Amino acid sequence: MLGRRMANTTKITPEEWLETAKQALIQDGVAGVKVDRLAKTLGVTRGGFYHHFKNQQDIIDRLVQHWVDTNDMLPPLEGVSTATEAADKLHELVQRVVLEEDFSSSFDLAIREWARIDEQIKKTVDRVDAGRIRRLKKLFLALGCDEEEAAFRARVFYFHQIGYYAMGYHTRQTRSKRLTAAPIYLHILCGQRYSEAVEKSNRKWA
Amino acid sequence: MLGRRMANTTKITPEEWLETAKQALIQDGVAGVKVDRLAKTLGVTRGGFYHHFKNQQDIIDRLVQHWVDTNDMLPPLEGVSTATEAADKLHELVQRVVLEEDFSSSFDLAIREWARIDEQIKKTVDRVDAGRIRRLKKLFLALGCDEEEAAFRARVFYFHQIGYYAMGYHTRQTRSKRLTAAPIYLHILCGQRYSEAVEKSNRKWA
DNA sequence: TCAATATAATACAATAGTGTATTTTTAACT
DNA sequence: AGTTAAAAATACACTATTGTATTATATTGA
Repeated sequence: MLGRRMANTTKITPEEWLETAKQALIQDGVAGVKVDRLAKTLGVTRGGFYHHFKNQQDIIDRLVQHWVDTNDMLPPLEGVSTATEAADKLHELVQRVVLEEDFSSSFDLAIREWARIDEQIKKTVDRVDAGRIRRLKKLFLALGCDEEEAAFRARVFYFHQIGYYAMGYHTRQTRSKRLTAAPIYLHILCGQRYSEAVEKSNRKWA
Repeated sequence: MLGRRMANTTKITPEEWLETAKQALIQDGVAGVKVDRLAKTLGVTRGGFYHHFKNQQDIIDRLVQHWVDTNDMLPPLEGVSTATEAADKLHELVQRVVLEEDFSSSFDLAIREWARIDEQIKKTVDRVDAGRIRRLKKLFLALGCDEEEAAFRARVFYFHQIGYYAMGYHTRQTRSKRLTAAPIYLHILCGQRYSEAVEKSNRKWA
């Protein structure tokens, strides 16, 4: 019984295999997602793996799908029409990306790296990115930007967030520091319309 | 003689090994930098490799150093003091990052991925990033920003550029399209001070 | 309790990759 | 041309990893 995994179940579910693969991907990159290493991590031999997954590619495919299904960087942005609502949504968004609730930037990053060398994964990531940028654009339209400005600001905002995570900057600062800095980033990235909406909102409550 | 590499020299220099490793890293990621694969690419056996490099780690270390020495994203930014000079430098910078002269974003990206899982490489990349951001900050100071704004804008500018490359956006658009879009990105990212400096500069020439 | 089923362990054959030691070839220099 | 030194080829022993097939062991449920 020595050297066995913590879990109380003696049989390993597909979800456990998948979660282990996810952690391996995050910690060791693509090279870490090896069937025998996952088994070692789980404290079993590879025997059971092939009951749940056809082969290595199978768990990889499911891991990418898992990312699509569970790791949305943005909160729901639907039903935003006024500039004030848009500004509020932006605050909510910043809360999410800073606190990383229901979202793992390291998972996002790891998948993104994989996408760079795997054409299939790249297509999936591109689709997800396009969707996120589309949703952000709507936010900037609600803020009062014209089509072109909204399109550009959505991209700049998103690229910046991706770069921020890619640099691992968020791991070097405390949450409170990041939350303090967030409004400054917002003013830089979201422009005049945003600053006006915030000021208006502040006057209302003052 | 069939199936041999193009090069006219029959012996392979350390530089050729290094260049092959670089291309392998860019195309296949970390997993591509394997001694036997490099040899296969060069059309030789691994025999000669160990004359030039102590082992696999050795070529990896030199590859990272090669990145530090040759792949600076930013042009020289020294000696900028006025807002107009700063604005000009920003244009030069954008030319460089868009046209990718003397700089390979895919190399940068590949090294950055490696840094995420290798603590040693991460330290090097962090040092380089800090230097680049410091130089950008000086540019924003010259533009007339105060300390805090300059620091934030430098980071936003840099994060955005990293994210832009990470998304592979530049591979989907023509150079001329990117050059047309560049001023818009600049106005968003560099703020009021930049727009003023550009306007002033335009009036001077009009 | 016993049978059925799911999962785990074990054993096997194969590939890819590492590093070292030895021999052969090639280029360069007198 | 003959010597020397560098690089390439070859051979070896070793580790990591994959996938399949077979056997063993738990869990579940009649």
